[in-house]
Amino acid sequence: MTKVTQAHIDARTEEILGAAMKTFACKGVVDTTMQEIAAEAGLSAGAIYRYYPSKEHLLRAVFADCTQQNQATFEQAVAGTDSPCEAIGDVGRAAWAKLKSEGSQEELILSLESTLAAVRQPEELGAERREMLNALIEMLEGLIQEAQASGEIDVGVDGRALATTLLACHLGSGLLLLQLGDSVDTDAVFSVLMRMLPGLAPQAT
Amino acid sequence: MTKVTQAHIDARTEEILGAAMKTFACKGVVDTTMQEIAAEAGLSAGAIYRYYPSKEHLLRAVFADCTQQNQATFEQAVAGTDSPCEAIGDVGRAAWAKLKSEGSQEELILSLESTLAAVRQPEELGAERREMLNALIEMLEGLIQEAQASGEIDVGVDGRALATTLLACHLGSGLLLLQLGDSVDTDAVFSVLMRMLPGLAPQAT
Amino acid sequence: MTKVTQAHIDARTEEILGAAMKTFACKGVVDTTMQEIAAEAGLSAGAIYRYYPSKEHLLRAVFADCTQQNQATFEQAVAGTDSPCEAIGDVGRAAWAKLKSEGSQEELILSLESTLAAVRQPEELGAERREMLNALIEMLEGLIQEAQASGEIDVGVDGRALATTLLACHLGSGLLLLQLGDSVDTDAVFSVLMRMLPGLAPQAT
Amino acid sequence: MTKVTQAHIDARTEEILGAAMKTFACKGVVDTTMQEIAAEAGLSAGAIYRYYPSKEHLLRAVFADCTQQNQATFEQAVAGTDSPCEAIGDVGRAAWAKLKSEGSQEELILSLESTLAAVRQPEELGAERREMLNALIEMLEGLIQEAQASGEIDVGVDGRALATTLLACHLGSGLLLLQLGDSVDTDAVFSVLMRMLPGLAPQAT
DNA sequence: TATGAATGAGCGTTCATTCAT
DNA sequence: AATGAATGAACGCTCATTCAT
Repeated sequence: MTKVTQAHIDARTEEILGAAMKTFACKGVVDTTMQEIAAEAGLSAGAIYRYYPSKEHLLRAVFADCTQQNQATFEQAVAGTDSPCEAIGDVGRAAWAKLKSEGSQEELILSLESTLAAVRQPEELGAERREMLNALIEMLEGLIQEAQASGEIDVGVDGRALATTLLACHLGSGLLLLQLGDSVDTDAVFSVLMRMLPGLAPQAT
Repeated sequence: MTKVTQAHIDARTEEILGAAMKTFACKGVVDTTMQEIAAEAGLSAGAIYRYYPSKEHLLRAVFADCTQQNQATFEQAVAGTDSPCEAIGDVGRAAWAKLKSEGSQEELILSLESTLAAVRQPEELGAERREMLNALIEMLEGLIQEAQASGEIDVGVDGRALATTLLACHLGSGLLLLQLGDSVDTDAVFSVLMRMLPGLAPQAT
Repeated sequence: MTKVTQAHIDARTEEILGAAMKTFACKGVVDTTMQEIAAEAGLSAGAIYRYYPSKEHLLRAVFADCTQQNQATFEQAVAGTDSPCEAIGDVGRAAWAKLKSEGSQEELILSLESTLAAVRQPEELGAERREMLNALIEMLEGLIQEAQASGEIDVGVDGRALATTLLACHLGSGLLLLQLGDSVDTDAVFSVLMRMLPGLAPQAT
Repeated sequence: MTKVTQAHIDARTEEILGAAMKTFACKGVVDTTMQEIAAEAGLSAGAIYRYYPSKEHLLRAVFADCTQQNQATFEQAVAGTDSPCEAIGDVGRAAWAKLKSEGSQEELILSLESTLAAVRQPEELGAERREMLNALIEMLEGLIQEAQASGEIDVGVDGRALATTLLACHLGSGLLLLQLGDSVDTDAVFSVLMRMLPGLAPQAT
């Protein structure tokens, strides 16, 4: 009956989400007006409300999308068949590569906005982020435990702490990249990290 | 003749700055009204304008203060007389200890707000932060070069990259602490880092 | 050739009117959206505009319908062959019975909305209501004059005033019913009124 | 300390209330903007919010004021020392006189708006109106019972019903006055009512 | 110097109305 | 004839900033 298919509606929804991500990242969440998002999406102000009931909902959708992408970045490289340490390297390589991909700055900014929002609404927004971060840490911890089992990493090393360290390093790299731009060599950071890892092998003290 | 001495003016200025920091961190910069800052400082709304010409100026003062404190955190531990590697450890210990000190969450939040603001106004606000971050990296790089000179770290290691790595790790630890709270063990992260450092000694491959 | 006969158009028009009456009464005129009326009528928002050029026009149609029903309530009982006083009683009985019939609350509410609208646009909307009210008063006045002619009511009584009193009492009863619900006994009010009427007979002082 | 005394604040509060009453009555509650109320009160739009937290609160204050005045109209005449029937007459005279006093139309309109609002929010707004109406009915019922005790009204008459009748008559008179203006003679209505009352004396059947 | 009442621009949101399909 | 997505003007409300006191 309807001329407008669900696919078209989904496309618009996605279009608005993209416009919101772009504008939120560029001007900041609070300094972005619905008018601006609408304009970016090629719509009038009121039209957005057909797809998202409020700015708040739109913001959550943006954050959720961010969280998903974040998680996907790390998890896409897990399925390798390499040695545990190489698996860790693969995951890291993918994660660090993502830092320099297109749209990365936007994503980093939204990630920071999301973090701030999460700190202020720990129950609602914070839970989602905590879950994501814990999932990442546990994934890395799993890889590390495999490496310990296969003798590549000393069992005396605190697996969770090492996982946290790697994640922190990645987050911090993003933070520096955001502020210092290309003058910071994130690839070199990753190299240093990879060079340090063997130092945790059993024979080393 | 004037009853109000410069000292009093300075005290008020500082008081307002503190109130602003507290409120900005707690409620977010944009969700904080001048009324709230004034109330926190024990003043009326209009009085702030005698000390800061606008909310924007007050915000910049807060950010500047943040930047200074950030820098101080790292630099206060440099004056040791230890071996270069222990000097790096000292700086790190001080920096990581700061993460768990009182008021740290507040400072971390403001640091994030500041970062976001800096990204959006790279010329005006960003320069200051870039300077600070570069100074930190260079300070660490200096310590690392000393360590390389004294044979504690292999000269094949990219000093700047290692410095960046350590800073990234610290920034990331703060980010995780902010979101995951005490469930993340930042001390363990520091331990792991310290344990990895010897792996970069010349005899290591 | 046209499939849609005038009958169908009229049916839709009536259907929309009914939906509007129901929704206006339930949610209030201004809080009712065209979408809601359309939904109640089983149509889409835009379709209404084929039958009514604007919400305002639809509202006027609703008010006009209300006015007509109001008038019908009183006039349907006039055709009796009783004594004049009994005729007055018949009209009153019918009017008071209407107060407790189904849909009465809805009608009362619309009557109030209509009254308010009429007061604010005396020329356009008010005229119709004034006509209706005056017609009711004159109808009652006619019955009263008959009663005076037949000696059932003292000729010293101001017929128009008595007619106005009876109408006021009915309107007021509706108002009370609307606000106090079943806790107000409108039948008893009518009984009292009927009991008072004989006091106006010639032999009374 | 403050230059602006509480008296001035109260005056402004009252001024805004008056402006709201006037504008609400004239244009209708929903068609009145805060801008208009502010302009009527000689203020800017935002200033109102210092005195009333929202349009809704301001509306409630207006309704509450209406309710109070309504009640006051009836209760001010009770303290007489006349015979019970004359007391009823005194109350009625005062109530009917109020109908033709200055500002009465405004008050009548707001009363209708209040009624509509009460019907839509029976819990919150309705309760207040129900209380007021019941209080009026009970007050009248008390006078009637006195009249029955003193033999002025037949004990067979349902006091509550008579009280309700008198109130309904008054409400209806207001409704008619609002719609028909001076062409309706409310004083004559009161006269008729007073003439009918003796018909309820014990000797009459 | 300090106050806090007032301003007024700007935002999120709603909804009567239009029109391509 | 009917749909429902889109428009765009308007509203309630907030808050940085000003200024008479």
